[in-house]
Amino acid sequence: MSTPGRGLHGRVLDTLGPAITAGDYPAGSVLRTDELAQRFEVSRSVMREAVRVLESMHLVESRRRVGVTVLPECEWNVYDPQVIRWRLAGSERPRQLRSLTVLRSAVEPVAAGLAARHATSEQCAELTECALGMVANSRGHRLEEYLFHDVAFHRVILTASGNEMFARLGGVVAEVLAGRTHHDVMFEDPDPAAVTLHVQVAEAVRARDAERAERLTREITVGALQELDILAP
Amino acid sequence: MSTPGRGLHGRVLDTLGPAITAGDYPAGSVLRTDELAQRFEVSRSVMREAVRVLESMHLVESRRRVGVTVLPECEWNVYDPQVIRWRLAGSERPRQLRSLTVLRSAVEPVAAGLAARHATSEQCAELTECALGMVANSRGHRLEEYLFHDVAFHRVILTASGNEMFARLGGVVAEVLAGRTHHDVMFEDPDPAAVTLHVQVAEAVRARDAERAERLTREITVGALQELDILAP
DNA sequence: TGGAACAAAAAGTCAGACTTATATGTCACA
DNA sequence: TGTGACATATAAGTCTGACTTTTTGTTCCA
Repeated sequence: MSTPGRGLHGRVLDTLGPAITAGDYPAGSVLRTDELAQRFEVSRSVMREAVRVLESMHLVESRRRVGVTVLPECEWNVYDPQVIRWRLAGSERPRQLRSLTVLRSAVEPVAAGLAARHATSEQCAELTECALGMVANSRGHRLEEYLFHDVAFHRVILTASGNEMFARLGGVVAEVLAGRTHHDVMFEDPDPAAVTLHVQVAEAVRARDAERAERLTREITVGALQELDILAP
Repeated sequence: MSTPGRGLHGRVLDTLGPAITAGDYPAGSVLRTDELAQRFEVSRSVMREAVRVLESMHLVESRRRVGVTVLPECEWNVYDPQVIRWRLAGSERPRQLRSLTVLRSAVEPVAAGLAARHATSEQCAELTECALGMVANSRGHRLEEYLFHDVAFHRVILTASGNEMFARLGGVVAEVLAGRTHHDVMFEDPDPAAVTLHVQVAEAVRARDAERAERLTREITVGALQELDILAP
């Protein structure tokens, strides 16, 4: 996953980033560059670079004569893949997973509808291939193989939508699906109904039936919401 | 908007960021830190901080012995508010506006549905207030006043959804709406039908009718798509 | 009480020397 | 002629120390 050691400042971020997003330093906490540099045993220049990165993520704000202030959660760039990863690694993981799943439920159906209009024939082929891979691994506790094809399927949908904002959420969806398989629910084989839905979505996209692709994908995401007990009463 | 001069490295970013996102340096272009430092007349340390920020946005990649390489567009953190602002300011503005409007069309209806379930009574009040403000300024070329209430309306919806990922898109929606008012379409008074829809959404949220709030908001976003000629044939 | 001058604190900036990784070219050897 | 080991140059990476600038809080005088 990404590059875990791109220089000294990266190492600092690997511990400071998760610490901040985990809430170890409540909003308003003030850190001092020199003190941090000592604590991490790096030079001030390296520490300053790390602070700049945190600042660009709106996790902290650096002001003269004051120090490096931790910003409230509502200011954070929660779409930054790095921030998402840090939060998924911390104690806020369940909450993060929920909010991302809700985002999925909004985006993916629309993306599927667009994919039905814009997908190339190669993408249609990839899609059916992924769906078949899911079917093939849906029994016998082959969770890893199933996950692989599931992630690929949703990535293709998002990419084929032709919208860059959607396409960029591929990584997010991958994290959510992986999280579901590895930590939370899904102790046994995946729901056969969900597998069937994926196959049908692939068919709908191939048939250029946007309305149907959207509706079927909405059923998939509703299932994902229900797994996390996020549902309308 | 934001802070346009938070240190020397910020000044550098103000010109280098837009230049890169505008495509002035095609993907694969190699820049050298020292050369950039000379060009911008800053010290290497300042230049390095700027590069670190660009790197955290995945606009560039810095490698030893090679230099600072510009990454392809598909790698960029297109959800970073700063990147969005830079792209909206450049020649790619129309395309960016389109992709953001499509994103809106996916997110806002779902957000409205959630808002109908989770909005506090204060938020309901704010919502109707905004809707009334829109009505009051929908005639007589009071575009700025109308925009102000329009932006506020959508911000409340996104916040009231209770989902932080949705809430964080408030700024994006503000940019899109402002862009529409100031540059592209909307030379005359806003569409009366759209105004009515906003009032009805406010009513639906207040009445806790999630399904209706979602459907009405979908109508609003469909209108936004049509304005940009993004529509299903 | 209010305001202006002052002092201290912390980030910001710069310059220079040194280290490290690595792409690339060179040369010997098969 | 091709291949692998080795040398070299290059550009980023790191560290240090001195200096500047901004901002805050205090103090002192009107």
